[in-house]
Amino acid sequence: MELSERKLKILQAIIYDFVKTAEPVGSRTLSKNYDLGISPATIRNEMSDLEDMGYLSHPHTSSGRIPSEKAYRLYVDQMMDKRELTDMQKNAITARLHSNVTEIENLVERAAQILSEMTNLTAFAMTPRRDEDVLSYVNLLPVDEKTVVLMIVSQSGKVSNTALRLRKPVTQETLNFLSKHMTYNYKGKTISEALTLDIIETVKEDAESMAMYEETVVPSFVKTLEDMLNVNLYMDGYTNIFSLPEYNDMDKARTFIEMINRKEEFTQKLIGRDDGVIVTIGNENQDESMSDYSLVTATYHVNGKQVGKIGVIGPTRMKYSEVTSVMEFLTDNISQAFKLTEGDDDE
Amino acid sequence: MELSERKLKILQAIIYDFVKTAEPVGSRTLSKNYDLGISPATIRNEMSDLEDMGYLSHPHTSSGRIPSEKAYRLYVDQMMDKRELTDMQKNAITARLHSNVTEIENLVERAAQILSEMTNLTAFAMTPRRDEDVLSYVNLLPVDEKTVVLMIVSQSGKVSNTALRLRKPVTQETLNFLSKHMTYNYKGKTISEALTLDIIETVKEDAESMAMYEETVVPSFVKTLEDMLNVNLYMDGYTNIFSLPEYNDMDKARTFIEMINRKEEFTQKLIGRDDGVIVTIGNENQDESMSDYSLVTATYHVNGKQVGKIGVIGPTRMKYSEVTSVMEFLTDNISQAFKLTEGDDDE
DNA sequence: AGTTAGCACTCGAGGTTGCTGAGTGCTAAC
DNA sequence: GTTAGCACTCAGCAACCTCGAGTGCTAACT
Repeated sequence: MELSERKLKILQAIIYDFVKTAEPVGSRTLSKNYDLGISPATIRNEMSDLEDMGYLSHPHTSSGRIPSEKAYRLYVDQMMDKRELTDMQKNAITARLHSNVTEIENLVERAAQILSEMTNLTAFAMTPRRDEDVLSYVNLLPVDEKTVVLMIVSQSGKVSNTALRLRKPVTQETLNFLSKHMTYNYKGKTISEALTLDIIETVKEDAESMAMYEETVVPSFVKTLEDMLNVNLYMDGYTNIFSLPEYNDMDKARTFIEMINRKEEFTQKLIGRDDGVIVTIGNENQDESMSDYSLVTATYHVNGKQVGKIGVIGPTRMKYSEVTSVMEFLTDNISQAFKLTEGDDDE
Repeated sequence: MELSERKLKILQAIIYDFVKTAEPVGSRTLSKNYDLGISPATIRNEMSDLEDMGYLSHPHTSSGRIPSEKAYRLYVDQMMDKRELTDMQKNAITARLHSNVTEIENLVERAAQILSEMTNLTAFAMTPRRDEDVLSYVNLLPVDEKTVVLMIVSQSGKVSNTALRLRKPVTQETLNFLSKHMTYNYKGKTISEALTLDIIETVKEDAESMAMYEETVVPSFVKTLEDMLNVNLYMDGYTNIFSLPEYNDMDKARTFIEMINRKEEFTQKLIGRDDGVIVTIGNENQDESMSDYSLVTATYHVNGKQVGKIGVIGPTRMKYSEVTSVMEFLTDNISQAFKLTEGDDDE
């Protein structure tokens, strides 16, 4: 069977109505509230077809229809009109995003806030990943006789460090020697590259006979590098989901809160997603635990390389059109901001 | 009226039963399940007295009694028996607290986990405050021509830093000069002291004629110091409250989740509390939004000076005796661990 | 042939009713 | 002072009813 123009129109109306009301949509209401020009009976026939084709389903015999995931997919891919935000909305977003924001972290946090408020969903924003950030500097600094600080600085200005306690006192010369050699070995490498190198071997060489430092310096070096890769995940609107009728049940709400609070896990899920604005609906999500939700993510860029993500999570019944528009505008805006932030020494 | 021995016994039984069941307790059940040696009628008379005295209340005419906040307070102050944990419990806690834990942050996070699991409540743990930590070191390090890193190291090994972008290139000599002077001025001072000093004046002097660095170095210095004071708040068992009958209502659950997610606010509340094991019940909490909950906090110590807090939040109907016992043991254990961690270079 | 009106049927939501069980307070007897 | 007895209260639950919004099917209409 083909999807006639009329079937598409009906489907669109059903999706629109269901997204708005969360109630199964019947033929009567449809013909009353939408200007389709056909009678309820005809609509019923068409709906029956649409159900056979997998676009609609029936909670129980005598209730209206609800859109299936397949219907949402069709909607997102083909039917959805990308609505431009109004200038007022745009200005409001830009203003809020930048007011009183001095640091990257703040900006990202703010993005999550704005996103959650504008969509009434649970929103999140990830700080950029630094895989591709380039090391510029490794340094060992004395604190006291037996304490040194290992410090790694990247080109983008990220600094990460670890304090080490040593068994024996160490001289300034030794530290200088180690610092220079480590810098020589790692400068210009990306963090990811540095981690794949055989660090133990390299450091061993650097340290030459100073085997006693291996056990302290090497693990700390790895740990410090890994620390530079850590991303922060900001979330906002945790409880927005509580106002939605589909989560009016304690168990569901609980499961949701528990899921989004396993932040490392959640971050991994996000990192695995493709770039650009990506919508995954219900069972399209790899993860079983997410099969009741839709996830929309988008990427922003820092210097064209480091990539961060923002997104929302909510019921499959969500205003995809609005959500994707807001997110697109927001990521453009953040990327823009990061160009300024990171490049303000170029002027 | 006086609280006779018998009234106390009855009150205790009511508290015990209500904490267990969350149901108002009637005279019949009381005489059936507790070995009080008196008839329901007598119990009724006594309960009536206890109600007059403010220890009990009546949801409606024909229901049983529930303990008032005053009753819980009496219980916590005078009636509660401090129960020692069993050796098995103790060992389990100690093992979990230390297994695979390499860092302070991890240990604190773990403490929140254990606490929430053992009490079935929402638990939190704060990393220690570093007000009293002593500065040992201020350093400015070149990254590239116009970028330097400001680094502050404390005696306890905490390192905090900020990357600065400068308008003009700076020489190594200038940086050395500034580093030395700042270290000279701040070494040995606690972070709080350092913040109360007139930093601008001091740095000005250090920098002498180099006024151009003032605008960059000074704010960053303050920011970096403040950064060292930041505490982290770990939470666990967010949703434990969902299983309790008193929060079987969406609105209440939502309010709760929202409250504990305002982390900065919540951290401030915690910091304001006295040392030791502190119980505040319902309206005893300053904060209006907490008047439905009881908050139990306890302090652990690092080197006898830096202080961190752990705690739980839950309904006023909670097993105070169990909770305080677990928390006492846990804080002792953490303090112990921090002695080892911070002092492991002394051996 | 496609569209529509009509009809019998289904089902969830919401309101009413009545019963039960656990409670209370009071009074009078022990 | 303690207790048994009694009349009364009230939340919770199940049974029942009605109502409204649906559906699918058939037969008539254009």
